[in-house]
Amino acid sequence: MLDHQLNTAIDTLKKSGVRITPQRHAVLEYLLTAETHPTADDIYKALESKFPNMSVATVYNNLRILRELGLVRELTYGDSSSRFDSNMVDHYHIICDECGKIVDFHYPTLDEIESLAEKVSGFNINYHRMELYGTCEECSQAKVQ
Amino acid sequence: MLDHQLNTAIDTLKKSGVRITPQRHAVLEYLLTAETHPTADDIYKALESKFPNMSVATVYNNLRILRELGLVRELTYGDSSSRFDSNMVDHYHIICDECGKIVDFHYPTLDEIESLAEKVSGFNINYHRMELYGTCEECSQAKVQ
DNA sequence: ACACTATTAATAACAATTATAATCTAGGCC
DNA sequence: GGCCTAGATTATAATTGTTATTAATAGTGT
Repeated sequence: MLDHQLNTAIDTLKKSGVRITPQRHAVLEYLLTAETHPTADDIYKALESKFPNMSVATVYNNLRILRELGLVRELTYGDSSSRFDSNMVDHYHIICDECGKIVDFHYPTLDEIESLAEKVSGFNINYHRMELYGTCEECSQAKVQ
Repeated sequence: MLDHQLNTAIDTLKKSGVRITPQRHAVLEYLLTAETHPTADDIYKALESKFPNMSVATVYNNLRILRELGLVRELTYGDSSSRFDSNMVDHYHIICDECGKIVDFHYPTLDEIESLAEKVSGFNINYHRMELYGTCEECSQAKVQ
């Protein structure tokens, strides 16, 4: 499953004439394997041991390229730094206000809201995003103590 | 209407033991009057003529205090800088990808999504936000030319 | 092997925001 | 009304996430 995703992604890169460098491969693989939604710095730190000389700019460059090819999604929330998500199926996010954890939330896409918004605003709506905020189980338990 | 909002807000400040300084008053008034959703820098620039010596830190401090007291809302999107919204009634936002304009979008709150999210995630959901992205009428027309 | 181009690493630049420290002032109290 | 003090402001430095620059490096096609 992961191998399949990785191979598909690599095919996309090849077709676009983007070279598969070791660093790029590692960033891509890390994102596909990650259960979490890492920041650029998370990725940088995680690959540090494998690529001691890698620059943080390389991580950003590769994330930008992967984003431009539609292989990853950039999530921009309040907490300063962007997070990256290799799950390209439409879904929403649930975010813990305490620890910052982000969990995917699959729910039928709210297309009717988009059409209503078009009517009332005159905009041409392309997409929407939604985040639900609260406290995760772990943090709720920690607070009780 | 605006006066009423302003007075209510000032009461809240007084009750919380927060001093009503001229700068703070001006920031608050600007936000309540604003049709737009200004950034900290917008506010800073707008009040520059009235308070030539005002520091940008003052704007940030006051925005933080107003936010902590629940008088304004901070909107954090991808585009680097936060925007501030004095409309505290629940509503969503429609954002133009071309020019960055933000328009309020009133729609019945999606409470059922919150309860579903609680069930599937185990989170305790407090609130949610949604933004719809697209192209506004002005920018659509500009593109045709 | 050669030339060409993409990529990298290192570093500097940048912009938004926050921290620090010295000075000032709003608002309660006499 | 004038004094006092905690809170506010100013100016500046520091921090953080990200992007730009540039020279060195490494694939790719011929």
